[in-house]
Amino acid sequence: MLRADLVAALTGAGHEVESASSGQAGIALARASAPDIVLFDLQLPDMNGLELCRALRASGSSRRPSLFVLSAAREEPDRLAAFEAGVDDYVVKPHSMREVVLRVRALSRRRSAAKAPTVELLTLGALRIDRAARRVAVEGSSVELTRREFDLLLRLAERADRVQTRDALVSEVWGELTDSGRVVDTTVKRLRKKLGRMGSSIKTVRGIGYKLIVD
Amino acid sequence: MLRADLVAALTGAGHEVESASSGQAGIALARASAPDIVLFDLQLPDMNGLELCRALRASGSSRRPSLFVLSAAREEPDRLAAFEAGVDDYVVKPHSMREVVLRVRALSRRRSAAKAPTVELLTLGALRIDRAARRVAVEGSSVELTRREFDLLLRLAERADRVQTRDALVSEVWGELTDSGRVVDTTVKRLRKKLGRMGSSIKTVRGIGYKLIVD
DNA sequence: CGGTGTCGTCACGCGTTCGCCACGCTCGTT
DNA sequence: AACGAGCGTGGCGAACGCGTGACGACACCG
Repeated sequence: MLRADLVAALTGAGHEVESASSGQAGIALARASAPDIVLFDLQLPDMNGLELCRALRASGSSRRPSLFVLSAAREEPDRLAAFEAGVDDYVVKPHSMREVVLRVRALSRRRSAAKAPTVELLTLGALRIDRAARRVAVEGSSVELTRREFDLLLRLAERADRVQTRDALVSEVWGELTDSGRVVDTTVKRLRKKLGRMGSSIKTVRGIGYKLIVD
Repeated sequence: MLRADLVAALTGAGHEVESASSGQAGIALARASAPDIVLFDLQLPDMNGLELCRALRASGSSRRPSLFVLSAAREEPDRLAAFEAGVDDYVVKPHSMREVVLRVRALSRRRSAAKAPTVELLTLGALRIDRAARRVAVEGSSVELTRREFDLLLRLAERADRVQTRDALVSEVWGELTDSGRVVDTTVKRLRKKLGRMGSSIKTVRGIGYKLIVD
């Protein structure tokens, strides 16, 4: 499957497409265009696909593109590593053009669906979170949070009432690059203390993780 | 594809078009007309297209035109260099007239969308910013700012109270063509000093970036 | 060709943050 | 009731992130 064919097929399906022939060029293009979706092969002329994942995830965390990987590799380890690197979808060769187009469309829909309900201001009882200003207030009085504390609280608040495993929290807040020891616990501790009366709203789910309840 | 054809097609699509037959003439024309978009070939009779990019970007940074490049070059390095030089869109020959017209329309839309909420005079507490005159005043007395300082302050002021990541600021003020080292920090430092009492309104958000607060 | 101003980079130093550890308590299971 | 795994907590040191001053490259102007 040639790149040109893919471009043609996706353009034909109504997508706006740009393409590059190497990893470096792709990164530069992604930086310039801020695309919704980046589609690429695991084997690139100049770099590993997973490196590309990390590079794309790193840049401009606010509007991170969805990552879509094509690969000839049948080995599952690669597949696993890809998802751990933040890949959103994954197709193993030989793949039909039709399948790729359909999946891209699905990803695209998912993105616009996920974008809509993104609110600037999150309110949960006495807790108010302004994600743009990165400010948090409990019962009106503002609370100073550090980066990790804020990100963690945001994760919990976004999925309030649902349990978040430690691993999930680590990968979302820390970005997979910690030894996943007991960092989460410590951060939760500090968070609880700073949140004062609201601190007890962060519930421990023994053996699993944490959740934020909205009394 | 001849220049005359392009002019005809773009005019037909409702755009106001002027054209020149060399790089130097183009620069002069752009200076005189302050166009929204400049479209040109990478190979010009008298100069390199990238030089033209730089020349166009340099002149009148307040209303910088969007740059749209046509090129016969298939080598990706050129494409990369083009984006680094601040090109907004890029089409490789052979290009269909239709595609060029569509892209110009997209660029045009993007521009007017970005322009719509533009106010001439921004006032935030004791801070007054005149974007057209590129002049800033604190408590009535005017402050001399350099290009970078002004652009940075403008970015912060436009999204006052919202945290701007360093990456976002770099890409908007510097246009991605810096090593994104600690330029932002240094510029903020100089800005704070010049802003005097208002300097402390630029808050550091540790691990993220900066925001301008409006007391 | 020297003078001036802007801007990017670097190195240094300080304060904050954060990850880790160890100890002791709590909860769930048998 | 007893035991062990899981978790809260306090404290500590290292690393990080940022402010700052200085320097040099570069463009512009006289």
